[in-house]
Amino acid sequence: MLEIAILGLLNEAPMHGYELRKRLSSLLGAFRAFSYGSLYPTLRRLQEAGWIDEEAPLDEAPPAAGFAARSKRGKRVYRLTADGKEHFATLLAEVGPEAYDDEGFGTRLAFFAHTRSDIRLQILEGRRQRMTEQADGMRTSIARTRTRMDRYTLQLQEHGLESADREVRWLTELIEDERTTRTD
Amino acid sequence: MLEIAILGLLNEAPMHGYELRKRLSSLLGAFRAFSYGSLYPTLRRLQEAGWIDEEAPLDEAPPAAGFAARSKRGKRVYRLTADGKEHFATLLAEVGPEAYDDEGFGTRLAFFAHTRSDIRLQILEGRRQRMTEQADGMRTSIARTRTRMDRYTLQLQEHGLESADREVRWLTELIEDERTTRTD
DNA sequence: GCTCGATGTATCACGACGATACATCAGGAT
DNA sequence: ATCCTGATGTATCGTCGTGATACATCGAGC
Repeated sequence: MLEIAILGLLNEAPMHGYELRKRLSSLLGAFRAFSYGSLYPTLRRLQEAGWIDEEAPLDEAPPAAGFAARSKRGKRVYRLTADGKEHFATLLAEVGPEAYDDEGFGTRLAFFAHTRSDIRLQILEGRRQRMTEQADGMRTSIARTRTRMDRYTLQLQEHGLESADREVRWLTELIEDERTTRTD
Repeated sequence: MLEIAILGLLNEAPMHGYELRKRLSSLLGAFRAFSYGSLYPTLRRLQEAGWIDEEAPLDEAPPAAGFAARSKRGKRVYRLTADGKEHFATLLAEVGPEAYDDEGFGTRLAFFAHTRSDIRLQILEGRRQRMTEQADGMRTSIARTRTRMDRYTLQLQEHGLESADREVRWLTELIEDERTTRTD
């Protein structure tokens, strides 16, 4: 969900679309990309919902009479409203499937520093549970159809399985870290 | 692309939507899911394009007078047309970015058994190239912003990087196998 | 002075998703 | 016998994200 990513970035500093896009790419890595085609419509949506608003760019080139409140280059700087901050906190506090499913987990994790430790733990455990089930499903599926598959299909599925297993191991480490540092 | 996946499955045997969906899930594993929301519209589209057509289910329960050519349960069995076979072959022969980008690579690989060896090699190398670039990009990005990141963001990015590196290694193995068995 | 690449906003057609609705059928439980 | 559940089966809807594309300005180097 782009929504949470945008709110999270604006939570740290006001920003305009282009900047958001760049930050997004580097923050989520190749994990998730997000193009302008979804960014601008989403900004519009968030603005209408009242989570963000447009900052009048008084700092550079005070607008001549008759001009809209934009900076020289038509740059539109957005910032989080009070409602937006609250909404962001609500989103980060969710622990259901929406927080550990593929779409939501990455962005949640990217803003874990703003999430409560017990919530973090629940999300990590939820995801590990999900990935474990997925891996087991793939394992039995492979075992069941192994002989009927050509070597490429098999390779594809085994690579998928190993990726899932790797993620489970990774999550386990994160969970252990979370548990041991929780007493700080 | 669902298109290539459907054509590939129908290339092996005529099938109806529900069956396609199941095969798809097990074939692509968690790599790619595909829901009914895209499956049925795509079947419609492929039928209109002439790549597939509907098989009259004469085998079970001969339709009473006045009934449409469907089996008892309204089951619609699709099969590949001659045009469809040709189109499928064309798709499998593609070696550009559409064949090794995230969306296309998985389905291409799933039907590699029907693809020519030299094409396979080009696709695998294209993907390795792509993944190598992506991994390098992430590596420099991490190195550049390492100090500014909190530990969760760092974990997320390093996990992404390791996944990319793992895929590169996997692809390298596949490529070597392809090269050594090519002389068969 | 010119061109080129980065910055910046924006829209469009398209593909896919998740939820949902509806119907039939086989099986076991009561 | 009947009920209920879960698998089979087709289908649509609103929502979201993508990739391509258009357009405009800015700064730096030639």
